[in-house]
Amino acid sequence: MKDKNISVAVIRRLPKYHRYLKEMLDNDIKRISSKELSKMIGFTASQIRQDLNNFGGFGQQGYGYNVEDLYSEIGKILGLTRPYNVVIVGAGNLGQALANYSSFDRLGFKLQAMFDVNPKVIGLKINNIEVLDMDQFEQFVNDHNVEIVYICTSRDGAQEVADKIQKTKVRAIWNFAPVDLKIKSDIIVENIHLIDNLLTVSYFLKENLE
Amino acid sequence: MKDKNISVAVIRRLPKYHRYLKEMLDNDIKRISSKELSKMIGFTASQIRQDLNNFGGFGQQGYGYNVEDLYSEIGKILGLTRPYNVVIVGAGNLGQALANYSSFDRLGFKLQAMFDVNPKVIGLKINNIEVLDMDQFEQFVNDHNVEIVYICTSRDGAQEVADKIQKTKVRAIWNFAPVDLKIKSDIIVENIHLIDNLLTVSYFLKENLE
DNA sequence: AGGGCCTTGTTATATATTTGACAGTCTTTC
DNA sequence: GAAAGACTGTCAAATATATAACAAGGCCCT
Repeated sequence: MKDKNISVAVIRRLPKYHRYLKEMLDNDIKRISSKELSKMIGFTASQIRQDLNNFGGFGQQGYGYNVEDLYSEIGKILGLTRPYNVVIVGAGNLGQALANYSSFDRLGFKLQAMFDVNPKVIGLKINNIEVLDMDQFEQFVNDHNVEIVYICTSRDGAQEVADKIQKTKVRAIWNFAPVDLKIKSDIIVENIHLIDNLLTVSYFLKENLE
Repeated sequence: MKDKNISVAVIRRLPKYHRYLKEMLDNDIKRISSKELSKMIGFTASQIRQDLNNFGGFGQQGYGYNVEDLYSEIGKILGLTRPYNVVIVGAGNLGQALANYSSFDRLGFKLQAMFDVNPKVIGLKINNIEVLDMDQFEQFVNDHNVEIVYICTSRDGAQEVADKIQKTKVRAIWNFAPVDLKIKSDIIVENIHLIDNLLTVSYFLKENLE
């Protein structure tokens, strides 16, 4: 808890900085000013400086920011200094899609297993990761120090999974089911509510046509 | 453009209201007060009343809101009064997952086709929807009045798709590729940046452990 | 090595968003 | 049908977030 009061709005911009800095790094760009970055990323230069300054003075007057250093610093802030063991619950299309994303692995999110209740998929190997029976879930995640669970089940199965998770040492849930999980403990929950997002598209579409 | 200045923050809460109201409707709950809704949905009662009041006085003093009416009104606001034709570009796991979500269809997002460049998947049928060659894309979306495209390609393919889209009558993009598309026209772009979201999880995880 | 130019860090200002308060009105009950 | 209670709609206040402004310090060129 070293950081004082960083607002969530700032936090949600950090991954975007991280992404753009990675791209610059790949393109051999060594330095960047808040003004230049502003043009690329679409935030104001002022906001960029203020965002970054929440975490320390990473820049240098008259020069700007060193891309490599800044990338590394933001990585540290985002917790990318060590790997995290993860599992996926729900081995349907979405679960399989996530299992195949190599970028998650590259960032340190290490998939240890997948789980399902459907006998038809239990035993399958997706991208070299085995689909296990949900019965083994609690034992497995505790034994393998799993810290994050991606919930890719149907709406109805999700709360049940959340209940199981609360009996384990798991610390965070990445939830793709269209439901707000009821969690008592201080487990971190991050939702991807696809439908909610799609409905904002139709809202803007409607507005645009009027 | 009848609505004055509704903030995006409000818009992004509407789908959540919609979701909760649907649930109440399914459970035969006829009326709801902002106070009760507040308890369920987690916004303050004051915020709920103010949000809803942006669009008109849907409630009644001393009574609250009629669930069915409010559900319907929010549906209208969100543009759910008519179907939208959509296509998916990228028939990998993620594209297939989206093709299989019946809830999108139920809300009126009608999948007309999928597209890919990979000969191995072209010709397949996913949930009764054919995967077409990307060569046919522009012709198809114009002929079938497609308004929304879900981009489920890799990072590198996405901009190319966006460029093609800009030559058509398509009005909105739902982008799952980890890149910010460069769009000149006034096409609506809504991003699902999974990696960005996952990185906030690791941030909060790190914070929680310190 | 010195001066002009850049660019940051930071403070001040403006804007946006959320919360609180309450008058007015409809419901419900007796 | 009258009085008590329950809510909304709305205005005001508080908080949060974003933008602008600028002094101070390092860079870069001559």
